[in-house]
Amino acid sequence: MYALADCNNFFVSCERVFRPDLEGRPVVVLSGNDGCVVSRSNEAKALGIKMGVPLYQIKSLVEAKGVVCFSSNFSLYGDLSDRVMSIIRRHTSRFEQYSIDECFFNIDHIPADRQKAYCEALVRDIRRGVGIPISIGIASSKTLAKVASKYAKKYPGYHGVCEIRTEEQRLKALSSFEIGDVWGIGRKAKAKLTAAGITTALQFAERSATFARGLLRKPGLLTWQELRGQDVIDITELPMKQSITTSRTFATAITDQSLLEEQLANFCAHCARQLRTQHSAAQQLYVYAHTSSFRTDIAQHYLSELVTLPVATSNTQELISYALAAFRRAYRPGALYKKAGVVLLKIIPETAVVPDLFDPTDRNKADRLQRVLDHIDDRHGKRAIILGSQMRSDAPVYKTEHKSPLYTTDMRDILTVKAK
DNA sequence: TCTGGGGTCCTAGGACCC
DNA sequence: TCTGGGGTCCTAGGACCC
Repeated sequence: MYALADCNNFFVSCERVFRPDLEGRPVVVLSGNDGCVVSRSNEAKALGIKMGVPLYQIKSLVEAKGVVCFSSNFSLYGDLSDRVMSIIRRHTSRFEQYSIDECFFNIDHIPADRQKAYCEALVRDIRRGVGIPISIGIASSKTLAKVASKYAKKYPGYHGVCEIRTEEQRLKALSSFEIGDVWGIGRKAKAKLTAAGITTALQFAERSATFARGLLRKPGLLTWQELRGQDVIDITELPMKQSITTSRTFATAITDQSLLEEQLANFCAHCARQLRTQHSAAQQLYVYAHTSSFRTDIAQHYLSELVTLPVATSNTQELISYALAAFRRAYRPGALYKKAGVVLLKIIPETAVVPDLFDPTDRNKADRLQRVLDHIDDRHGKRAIILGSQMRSDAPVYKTEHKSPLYTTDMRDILTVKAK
């Protein structure tokens, strides 16, 4: 049996951990530049605020109902996520963190008749220990566990845990579950299924394998099997990331080359740090910048360069120099760049890096310097020491009017114990 | 005026091989 | 008129997830 633990309204719940006075009030967390709503409390959902809606479109509602808005604070959410995950990890031998607020874990070491009570205790422990409310779904496949978790979240009577164990439970759960809400069924698949007269998960599960495969290919067949209770999507533990991205939309478009280069340098540094954390190196680097796709009054411009590195690397200085050289080849003076980003690709373990016989750089020396810089960062916080290219002007380019204080900076010592 | 960020997997089709 | 067959690898783009 699988369990899926899902944090309720995660980003909002994180903000509430440090602001208990906001319990019972409508609260939302916003995307970058305070653009869109990305997390909503139940009270905000009840007001009809939709996921992903731009803030400016609901401004009057926010003011009228006293909705509390937060800019996103990802270092806070990351820290609280780590605490929730580390507690769950202690209760299982097989564990997969699926996203910042969700994880799958195997519970076969618990007797079947005690699994529900076991998970209920876990829900209470995490609520008490971390302050985050979670819901758990239990079933024989990951897709059914996701279905169960939605029921657990929806009906308070379940006390946070719902299981799909018997055939009756499965049929009942799927018969009133909308097909578009099934894990793996997106917009396109839903449209195809609706056209075929299918609106519930049960109707889909009761069609033939040939039908599922014919309409939705391999991913659709897997979902179909999982809805019938077959376990075909296995838990994948700690996979190494195959690509690492850092990108941002700017509050106002940037035309200045130097300012854009400063942003790209910071994106590179952020990606490279993640690369080193997982002990890997990138063989390719992709840089892009473009105008706002929402502007119909200006000509669209999309700049992009793919660089294949002579030797795979995770060195910040080196990645920045390749990224900026690529950017300079494609930069168009005068263009209104609204968004830019850096992607690292073809990622390999650092032990698999193949040296170049004619390599002019002293990689040993560069690595030693990098380790010292990382060490200073770890001890003294982010941006304690950075490269010149990362701070030419340090002009503000993002908008975060509603950011909560950096609670976890003060909590650094407590949190570091858990992290290492 | 204002519209997020970071991932994975699958498939079709082209290039290339014998 | 008529022009093989089978395989692998790579890439771009689509669909999906949170």
